[in-house]
Amino acid sequence: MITESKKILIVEDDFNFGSILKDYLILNDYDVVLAKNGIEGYEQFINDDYDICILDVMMPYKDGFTLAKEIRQKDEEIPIIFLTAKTLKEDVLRGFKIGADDYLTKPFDSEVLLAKIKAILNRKNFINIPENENYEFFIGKFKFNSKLRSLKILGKEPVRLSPKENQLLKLLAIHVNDLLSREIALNKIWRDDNYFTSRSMDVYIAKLRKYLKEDADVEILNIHGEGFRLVVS
Amino acid sequence: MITESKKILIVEDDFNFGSILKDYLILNDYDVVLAKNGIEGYEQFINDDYDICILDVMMPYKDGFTLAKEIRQKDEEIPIIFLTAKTLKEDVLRGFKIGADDYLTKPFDSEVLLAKIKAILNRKNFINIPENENYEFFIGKFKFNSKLRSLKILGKEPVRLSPKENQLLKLLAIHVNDLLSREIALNKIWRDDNYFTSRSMDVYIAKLRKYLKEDADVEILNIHGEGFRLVVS
DNA sequence: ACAGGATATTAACAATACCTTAAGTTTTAA
DNA sequence: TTAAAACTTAAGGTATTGTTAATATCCTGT
Repeated sequence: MITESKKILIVEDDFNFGSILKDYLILNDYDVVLAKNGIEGYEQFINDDYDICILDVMMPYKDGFTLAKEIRQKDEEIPIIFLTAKTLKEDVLRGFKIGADDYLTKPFDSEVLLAKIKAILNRKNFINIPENENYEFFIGKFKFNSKLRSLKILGKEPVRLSPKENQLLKLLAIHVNDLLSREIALNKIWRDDNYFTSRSMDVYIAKLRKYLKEDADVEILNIHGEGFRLVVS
Repeated sequence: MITESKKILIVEDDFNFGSILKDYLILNDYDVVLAKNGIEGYEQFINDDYDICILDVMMPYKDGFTLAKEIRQKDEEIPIIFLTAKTLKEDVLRGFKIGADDYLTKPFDSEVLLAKIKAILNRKNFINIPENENYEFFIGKFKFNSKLRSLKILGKEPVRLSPKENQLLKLLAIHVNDLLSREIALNKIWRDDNYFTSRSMDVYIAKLRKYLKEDADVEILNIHGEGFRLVVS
């Protein structure tokens, strides 16, 4: 599956329960991180990009509500589900007030939780804030659209780029006329920097050069031992 | 009054319960319509613009699930909350599959319901995609009417599209010349994103391509690992 | 309630796209 | 001059997509 799995942050002090839940969600193709208390949970949240948070309410040091408030300060849209043994109405209401998306009382059925997670993430998809990221680049005579993975030169059929070609060209385009260090590119695209990924990158540079030959003013220069440079003259 | 109050449709066959709920929600500044069965509920839904639906599951003539499905056909985004005495896991899951936003088992606390309604409507506010009320699309030589599910090319008999074909073509049409991501399409149309729904989508793409062959300027391109693109040249 | 048609899903296999690895060649810098 | 780095081409494997057909499910009219 190419679509990256959604990232879930679980904050739960009961380690047994937490890891069972974690395993169950991993089994269902989510990318899960388990934090064992509010402090750790907050740190995790700050250090990574999550799609949804599942918070236990009753935890030592920092309870789930407090944590949720802090999380909300950083991100006012991220879905939050509270898990709790409490069934007190006040707690439920308090949870919603903070901006919970849902509320489950223990013990709960794991399939139901899964369904809720799906429902919530699904809703987020509907929203789908149109990624306002830059994805159009003009490189010499080329028009490069990284969202559509197409590289077009006026009057000709666009070249359809593979994902890797696309990522690499995008990085180069972002750094036009400037150095794109090998190390950075490898870590961004291949998430690893070793002999083989480096060879692989060379292969992709070659492919891109072939495409870019159409415009003599555009070329990818190598800076020995450093990286590459997309130059437009 | 600047902000109009939100309109809620309740469908509940137990009249006593229904009117108490209605009064309670009216007291909380909602604009509420109570229908006493699925048939009436559907008619109400068609005849007016609602922000959210609260459906009882067990009703004579037409149960809540069936009603929900019909409502979903008309509006794939409107939030639906199921109310039920049943606590069966299967029912809960079935509800979510249809696209429930929440699920409450009777007896439930009215304040909790209120909080949920607020949470759900709130979420919608964030979002508020400029929903495309458009149902007429001109795609190359075709005229596609998604309301009538018909795809017509001048001088020929229109093709009648099945619901799924229609939904898929509509999504493609909304994103003409742009990427329609597999994930988003699957979640919108199939409400699930897995291997099988994905294969199903491919089958439908094939069907649409067959229809669209009539105009050589129209085609559905695949963007490997990302999704599809309806292009008109 | 039932039959038959329309829709939808699943299965199976073919075709294609993609990525990595290998291996030989060329270029670069000390 | 020589070792490291970069370049090129191509083979092999895997995952995704295309397509058709077989089932299954849903729906409608009787």
